[in-house]
Amino acid sequence: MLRMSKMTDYGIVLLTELARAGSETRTARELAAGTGVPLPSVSKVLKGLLGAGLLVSHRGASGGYGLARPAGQIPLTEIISALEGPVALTECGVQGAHPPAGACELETVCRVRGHWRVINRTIQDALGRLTLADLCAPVPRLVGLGVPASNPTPVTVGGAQS
Amino acid sequence: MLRMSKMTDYGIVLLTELARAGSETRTARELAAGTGVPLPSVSKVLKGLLGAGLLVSHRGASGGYGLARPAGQIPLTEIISALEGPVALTECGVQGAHPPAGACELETVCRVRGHWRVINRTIQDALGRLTLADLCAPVPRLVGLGVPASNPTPVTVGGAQS
DNA sequence: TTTAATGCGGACCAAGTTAGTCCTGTTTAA
DNA sequence: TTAAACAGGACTAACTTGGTCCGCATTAAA
Repeated sequence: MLRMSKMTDYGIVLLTELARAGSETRTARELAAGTGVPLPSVSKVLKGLLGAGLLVSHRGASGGYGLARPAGQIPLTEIISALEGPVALTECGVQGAHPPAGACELETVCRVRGHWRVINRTIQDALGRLTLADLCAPVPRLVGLGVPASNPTPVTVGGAQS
Repeated sequence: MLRMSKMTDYGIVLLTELARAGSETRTARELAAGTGVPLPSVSKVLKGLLGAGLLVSHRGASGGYGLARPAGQIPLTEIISALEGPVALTECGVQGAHPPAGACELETVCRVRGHWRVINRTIQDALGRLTLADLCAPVPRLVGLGVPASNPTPVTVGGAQS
């Protein structure tokens, strides 16, 4: 399951909550209460988002957090990058931050690497088209959603469900 | 880093190796030698691919593994599903295999879930367009690849590199 | 018929990562 | 001055992952 960490998941929930607050700020406590995410985790996630420049914070009494930019200008890729590192499926696909040397001991025989670049790029494009504002909008009526826990449209091609 | 597990990575490398063998079979030992993946891991991965119906095996002396279908008929999503479970970024996005009940304790307040379906779908489409045959083809000349370990085209939007 | 090569199916373990907690500053409005 | 809030760590428990190993079943070839 191409896993995204729980923290990133939290981050997105928290950001949508903040986006809904408009230009007001929200305290970590309020966000925790409003979303159900445990407070210490909220702090941790907000810390990360702050460091990435997605949030602004006001310290002291009656402080809080707010979006650094309008929600429409925060692409999903940036959120994920902030909390999870660069968007890529494999080490090979990460630019720059390549493992020192020989870290991928398959390098000499791996003929697949070039393709990963393309694949990662594709995913980034897909995620980059969405912004935080899109995630705050009401759920679009698409592909027969609405039946949450049953078995609506089998999307996976087949194979094992681990 | 939207991580894909190492096993899946191995699986893809092994499958490309098998695809290159055409209709011949290869033993686990040969594949390990040919790819540099440690033998026990090769066995493990092949086991998974076999269970998913991507491979056929012949037991006994001079046995081995072969592709169950031509490489062009094996979509990348199916490979990933086989080794990693359904392709989805969050639990919410997985159809059917939903966590029993209340496993996502944010459910009542999470207004984001519907969107994940769309996002997951997007990624699946992107990955599903590629088949094993594509991965075996020579690396396409795109976006200035070729400089592997330096800093070619910065693809990530920005933010932290964890 | 025997033998050896090979896949099959587990159990098992060590290491790394993750999620979560806690504590001690620092800042600032009231 | 005080209390509310953020800042930035260290720390821990639990889980996942990658990797190893073993005994059994199957089958081609000697």
